[in-house]
Amino acid sequence: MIYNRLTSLFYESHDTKSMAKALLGCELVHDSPDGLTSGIIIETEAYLQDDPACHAYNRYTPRTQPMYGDPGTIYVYHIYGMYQCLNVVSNRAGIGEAVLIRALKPIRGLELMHARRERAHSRANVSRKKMRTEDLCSGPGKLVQSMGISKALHNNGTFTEGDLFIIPAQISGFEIDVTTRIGLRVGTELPYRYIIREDALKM
DNA sequence: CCGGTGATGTTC
DNA sequence: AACATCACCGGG
Repeated sequence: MIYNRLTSLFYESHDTKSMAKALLGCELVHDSPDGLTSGIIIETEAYLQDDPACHAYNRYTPRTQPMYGDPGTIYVYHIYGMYQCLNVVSNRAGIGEAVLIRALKPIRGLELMHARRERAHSRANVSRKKMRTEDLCSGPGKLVQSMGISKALHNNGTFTEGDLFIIPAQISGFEIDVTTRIGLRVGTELPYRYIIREDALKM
C-alpha cells in the first residue's frame, strides 16, 4: 500500500479556517505497530490566535508550544482528566493556531478500533455495551482512543513524517455545514465548526 | 441532565 | 500551594 500523504505544501498553503474545511473528506491514518486504522475526517473546528477559546490565546506555555510550531505539527492535549484531543497545527510558525479533528467515519482497522475502545472502557470501569462501528470515532476523545493516538506518542510530532498522517480527499462534491463550536464557554458566537453534510456519507 | 477525572494554567 | 478551568463521555 502506497500512501500519498499530504505534505507540508498542503499545511502551508491554507489559513486556519480554509484548512479546517480542506481537511473534510481527507483520511486520517495511523500505521501503528498494532495495525493500521483510518477514517475520513467529517467534522473539524478552527482555533485562531485572536480567538478567546484558543489554547494559545494570549498564552505561550509548555502545553501550547506545539501550536506555535510549523504547519502540519501534531498537537495532542489532555482534557477532563481522561480524554485527549487531536489537532492539526496551522498557520506559520510563531502563530498559535490549529484545527481540532472532531469526528471520523471509520474506514480501516475496524476490529482494532473496537478492541482499543473496549480496553479504554474496561480501564474506565464502564459497563460493556455493544459498540456500534459508526460511534467509534464520533467525538474528539473517542477518535483518539480508536485510532491509538496519544499525547506521549504524537504530541509535537508532525503529520508530514512518521506513523500518523493524512491522505487527500477520498470523497468530494459534498456540502459543508458551518456552525458555532461545541463545549466552549468563550468564543461561542464564532462560526468555526465545519461538518460534512450527512447525505454525502451514505455511499 | 449531570458527575467523574487529572493535567494545566493562574493566582496567591 | 491552592484554586479554577476545561475543545469529553457515558449513564439515566
